[in-house]
Amino acid sequence: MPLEAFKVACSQCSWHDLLCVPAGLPSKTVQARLGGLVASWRGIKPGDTLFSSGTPFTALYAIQTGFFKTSATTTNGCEQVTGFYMAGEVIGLDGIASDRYTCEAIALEAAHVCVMPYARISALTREMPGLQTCLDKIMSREIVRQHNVMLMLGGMRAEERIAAFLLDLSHRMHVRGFSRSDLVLRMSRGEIGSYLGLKLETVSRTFSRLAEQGILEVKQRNVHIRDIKALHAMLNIGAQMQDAAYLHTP
Amino acid sequence: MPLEAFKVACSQCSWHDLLCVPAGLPSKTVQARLGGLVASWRGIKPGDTLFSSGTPFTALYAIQTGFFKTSATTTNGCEQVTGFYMAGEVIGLDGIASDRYTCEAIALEAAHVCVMPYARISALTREMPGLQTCLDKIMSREIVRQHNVMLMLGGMRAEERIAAFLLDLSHRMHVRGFSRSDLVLRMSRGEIGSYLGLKLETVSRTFSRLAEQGILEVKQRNVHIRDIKALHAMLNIGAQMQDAAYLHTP
DNA sequence: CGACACCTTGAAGAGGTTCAAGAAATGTGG
DNA sequence: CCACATTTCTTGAACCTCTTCAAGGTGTCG
Repeated sequence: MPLEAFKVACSQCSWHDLLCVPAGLPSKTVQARLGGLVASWRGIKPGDTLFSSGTPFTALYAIQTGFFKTSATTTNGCEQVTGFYMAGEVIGLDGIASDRYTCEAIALEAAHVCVMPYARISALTREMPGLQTCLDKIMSREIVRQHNVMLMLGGMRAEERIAAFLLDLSHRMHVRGFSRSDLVLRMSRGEIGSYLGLKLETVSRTFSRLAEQGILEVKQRNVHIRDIKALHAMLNIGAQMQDAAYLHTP
Repeated sequence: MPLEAFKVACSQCSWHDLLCVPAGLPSKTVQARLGGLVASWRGIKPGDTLFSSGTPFTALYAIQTGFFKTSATTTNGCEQVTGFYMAGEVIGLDGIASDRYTCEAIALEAAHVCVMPYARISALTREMPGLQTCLDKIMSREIVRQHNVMLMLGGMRAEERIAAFLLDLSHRMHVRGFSRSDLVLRMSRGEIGSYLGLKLETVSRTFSRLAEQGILEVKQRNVHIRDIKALHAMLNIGAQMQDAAYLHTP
């Protein structure tokens, strides 16, 4: 599909009001101005890098189609996937802090993104105060998402992490109008493992075990959730009485 | 000390230009207006809650003095410390997303905070565009910080986590004019463990081992770093050749 | 078809957890 | 100010989950 097909003004974008640029912007004439936000569009091939760590920060990217992973690297060279992002989500927020991106964004499938130069966002914000709140919310949402990742990495067992991961993916697909139970994973077992703080073998084994239990059907990257309630249950039961065990052990 | 003593205009605050409200705001007359940011001041006793999860979001808080932890709670009641915050840092950013705080902030020692209602920030932003960038940077910095936590939780061994934790603390104290090698921990072993994804026993054992090796001197919550280079080395060596092991194992 | 990347599965091993007990600091009330 | 209760920290030993190492299977693309 030609890039031209993806040159859509924000006010007419299917993600408008839903995710990328939430509602709450007053008049239609003001909304029309949103067009100024996007300087250009870019098509990215699977495996290609949208931006990488250390590169000067210039723009935020709104994903129109496709799927990305972002990953950070420790001083010793260990890579950690910090997030998976799909259509309607915004990436590059980490770059604002120091005028350089601090992580790397790689397309896991063919993608199209809106390029929103930060300078333009700032300028538009002056005319449209509502846009400010909008950006604030996008960043705050990212902070809350990362809190949830910390909850996973901090205290959950492998099974619980996988359950939380699948439920999150399922939910986000559902919001976008896709099946909540039929998932096509865009990432490898290794990438899932990196994100969840597990080794790829553990991810594979856990999938297999959940399949044996009849909760999932797993065929390579196609995952069918047969018992979504069981997945939810895995997160609600279990550590019920651990509570804040580190505060006062009764 | 009376609360009155902490009623300092932003333009004269010792954290101004350093952390809380970075430089880059043009004229002095504009800077004077910053006073409008802070609606009031609050004193918090150790152990008291500044805001808690689910409470309607109204304001961001800039810490003038004292020390806080923030923690999130899973559906099953597991608590996870998501951060430790000291003077000059801003907390409450998670509340913007959904107009409710999603985590809990508890003072670990007597504290004073500036209450900055979000409505005031928004209003001031219209007059002072530079303030916008300032808030963006604060939020972006928090996102980057959390990336680093994910790096710890995702792949590091207990010793490495403790080293990274101590070095971070040491650095932040040093920036504030304190010793880089003499730390007084404001939090319990359990709280450190929760933050690092370890049990309190493991934290204690790791401290003991580092003390045996002559890298630290640990006396309860007083930690003296004897060999800061060794701590740095623990993060740089070790997993050197793991690289992105999950991508292509050679 | 063959090469390559990806996924699965097994068995042995390590690191951290759990359970348990005791020591050191802190706080409270007489 | 001291004795007692409480909280916090330390340390040991058994256990368990996940990792590591290794091999074989599956899918995909030139």
